[in-house]
Amino acid sequence: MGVRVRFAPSPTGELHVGGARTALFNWLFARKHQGVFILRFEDTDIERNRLELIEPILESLRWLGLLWDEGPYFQSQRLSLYQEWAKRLLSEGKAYKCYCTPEELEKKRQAALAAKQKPRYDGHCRALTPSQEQRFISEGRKPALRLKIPQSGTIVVEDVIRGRVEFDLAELDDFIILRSDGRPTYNFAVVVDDVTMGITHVIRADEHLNNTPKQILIYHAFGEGLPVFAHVPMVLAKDRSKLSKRHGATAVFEFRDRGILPEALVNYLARLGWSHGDQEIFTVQELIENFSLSAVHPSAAIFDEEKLCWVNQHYLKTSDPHGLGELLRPFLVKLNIMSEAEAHAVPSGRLAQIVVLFRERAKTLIELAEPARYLLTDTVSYEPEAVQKFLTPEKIELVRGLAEALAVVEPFTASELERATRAYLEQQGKALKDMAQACRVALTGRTAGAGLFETMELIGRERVIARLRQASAKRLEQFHV
RNA sequence: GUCCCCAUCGACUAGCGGCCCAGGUCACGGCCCUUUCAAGGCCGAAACGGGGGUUCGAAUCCCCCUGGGGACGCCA
Repeated sequence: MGVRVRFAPSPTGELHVGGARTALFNWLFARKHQGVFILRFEDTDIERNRLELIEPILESLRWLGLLWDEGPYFQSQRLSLYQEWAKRLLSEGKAYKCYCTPEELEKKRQAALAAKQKPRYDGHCRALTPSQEQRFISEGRKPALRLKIPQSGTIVVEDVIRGRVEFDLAELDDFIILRSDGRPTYNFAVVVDDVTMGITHVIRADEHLNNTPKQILIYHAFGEGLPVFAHVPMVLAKDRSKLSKRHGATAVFEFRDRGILPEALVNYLARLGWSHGDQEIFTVQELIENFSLSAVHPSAAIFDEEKLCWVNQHYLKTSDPHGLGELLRPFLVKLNIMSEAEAHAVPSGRLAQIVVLFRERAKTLIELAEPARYLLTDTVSYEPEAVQKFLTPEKIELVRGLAEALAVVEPFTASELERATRAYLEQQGKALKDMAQACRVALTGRTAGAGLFETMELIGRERVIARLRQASAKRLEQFHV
């Protein structure tokens, strides 16, 4: 039988990087084995589910390129299926009705916790007499369904990543599979789905390892064979705790909005907890070819944004400039550099030039788009310290002289500009380094940037001449000297 | 409290008994290149948590401790 795997998020929040990595591992495994990648929403918790989160999760997966072959399925639409399967267990005597109320159970749990005991259902309703049951019914109690589990023995989980893990049945109890309102509980719905969907490999986060013996018990009750289990380690924040909002960016969308490329996030996430020798950079194709569950490192990994940025810059430096240029447009708007119409109107060749010029200095698309402000518009913000330090009266004279020298350069290209500038400087008895920074500050307002002449070419003759001529005015403006 | 998982530089990891006085990558420091900032090149600092075993030999196998994480719901 072919490989069938699933990614099963619950729509209670945005897709975060931990979930994305679980999805990625499933997807890679499916692609590698020509299998089927199924998407399923585990949305049986009516209180916490939010329908409006479904589309963003789908969009996050699409953005990452993790397209599903089947689904999305919704557990909320399969309720009758779970009920049927639960009734089957009831009629076979493998499950029983429990009339205990949530309040009664909560009381017992608190008592157990207070006594430093493991909370465990006491089997109160396991063998109710007809009259006892009749009394509960007449009290108006609605029963939940519990699985009747063996009283002793061990359950063995064979995990591809962790090896053999044993659980003592004394640690488990007769857990609820169907709530009193007819909705299935997590563990039950998962197994019914995994069985009916023909899932062959369950690849999910580590935190579910403890659920696995319960689920195995359900497989046993159904008389179904087990899938292969693989529990992937968690992704932790810098402080080694579970990744959460207070740790800054955790959602896939946040990284997209920060200008991280999907291929970079995929590459980084794949290398988090998995490796293939010393290789750091992988194309998706290489990932598919080399991925294997047994090579997944068993320990939790810390999410390191700096390394993500390094990977991102790698893709910035190696991807097609025209393609990257197009990705810049929305950022031009978001960064208030220009209006949407203006951003749309920028020739794609100009954007590609910016990419080529700045990709080695930018970690993200935001950093790549930022220089467009002084490159493509008249908005130049002058850093006071830069003006103070480099636009001295002497330098301003040099720069203004350069303006006149460059006014006639034809064509207005980096190489011609450099030739003309060097000629001008030679005539003035100066070296390039005597004026370069003053010139850069006059043109861009800052001290750091791309090559001076390439920058001039991109800014264009008119603006270059104007900014060089205005150099002294800038100093006056800021320091009132 | 009980159960489960994990443990190599600050981080991601290589290592699956001798090739390791531990290799690569990010970050960090220095030098070179240079009109700035980067990028790039070269160099450097930096780890097998502790204790017992097993073995001729242990980062690698076993046990204990410690530390970190997770689970124990009519949440998922």
